[in-house]
Amino acid sequence: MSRPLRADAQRNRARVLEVAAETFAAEGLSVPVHEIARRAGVGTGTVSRHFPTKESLFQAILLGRMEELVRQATDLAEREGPEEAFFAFFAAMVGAGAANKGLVDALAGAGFDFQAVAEESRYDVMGAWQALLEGAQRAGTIREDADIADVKALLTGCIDRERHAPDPSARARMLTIVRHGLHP
Amino acid sequence: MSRPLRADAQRNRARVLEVAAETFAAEGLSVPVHEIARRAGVGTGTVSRHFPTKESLFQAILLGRMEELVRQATDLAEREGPEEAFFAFFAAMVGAGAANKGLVDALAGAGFDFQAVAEESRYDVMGAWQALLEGAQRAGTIREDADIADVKALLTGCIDRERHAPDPSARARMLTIVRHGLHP
DNA sequence: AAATATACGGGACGCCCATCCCGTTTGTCT
DNA sequence: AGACAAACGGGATGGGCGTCCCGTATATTT
Repeated sequence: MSRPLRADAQRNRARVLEVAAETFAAEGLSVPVHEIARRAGVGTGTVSRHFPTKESLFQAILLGRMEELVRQATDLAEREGPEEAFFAFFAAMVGAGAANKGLVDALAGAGFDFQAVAEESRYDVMGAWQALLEGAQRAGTIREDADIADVKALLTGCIDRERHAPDPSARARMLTIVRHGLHP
Repeated sequence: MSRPLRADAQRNRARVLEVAAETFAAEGLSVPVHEIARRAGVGTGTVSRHFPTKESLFQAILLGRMEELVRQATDLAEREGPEEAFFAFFAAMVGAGAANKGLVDALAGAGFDFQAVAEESRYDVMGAWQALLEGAQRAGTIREDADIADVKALLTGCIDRERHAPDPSARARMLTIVRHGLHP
């Protein structure tokens, strides 16, 4: 509606977004906004003008990741069989979670309502999950009564495993356990 | 070493402990200490004299629960077969977690170091877990390569499931999934 | 090059919380 | 009953954080 952002404003916005994504991923959502500003080399006012609240900053970051995730999920659904697609996406989410503390905080509800962001986004992450799950269920590789919340809980567990007790072999083992557990 | 607490001091200490346990269980660790004091009908100074820091208050609460948990675990190990003992204790922990938000906060690392409390306590919760797990593994009902951290991660998942998406049938289903997943 | 809107920086404000302190009250012991 | 120590209450203190504001600087437009 209004005219485009001034060139320096665009640069700063992008830089803040990038630094914030890295920082939240590495250290979680508890990092102060002042610190984000400092690391990005801008004033706190600049951050809060582009993103009025800390939550809006985090939402903007998530939105960028959503597209990628949904694309990955639909790609998998087309290319692989229903079983592999589901578990490949599950594994990808575990990897993303292990590398992204901010995402874990959000999933754990420690601060922000991930669910709400996911729902009001134009990228339907939950829908993509649902499709993968239902595909695998129709193919008979996942028990009929399991639902998305069950899957999310198992995902939370896998990510928790990696965060609290790092162990090179843990991820594969947990994925195996989950796979067996979900089998009909 | 020093003389016993004065009668009113004993009463207040017990009352604070009781109110804090209820409150943390219902609302999590983020409840302010002032609020605990208010609900217990004492001044904030009284709380902080008995428990110099918020963490020490929570530790004192946990210590009371430890004994009960360890007793339950060893009882199960003696009375039931190895398989039932392990999964019964697992189910009991899920129930405890679902009813106790403070415990979940602690497990999630959101605030306090549960691990440290558990270790320096004279009640060896982790040891009890370990014994149940190893018993079930020797009996051939749980895969050999699973370790305590894996179990804790699955537990976290189950508790998360109940907290974020209440559903009467969810607990039994999640327990089934876990049981299948851990089977050799 | 001058004029104007736009954006910047970072300090100020307000809120919340754990912890500490001290004047007052209350239990305990003689 | 009286005196002393022990405990109480709750306000004060200090620190952290998100958000807002405004004087200054800079990009854009004419």
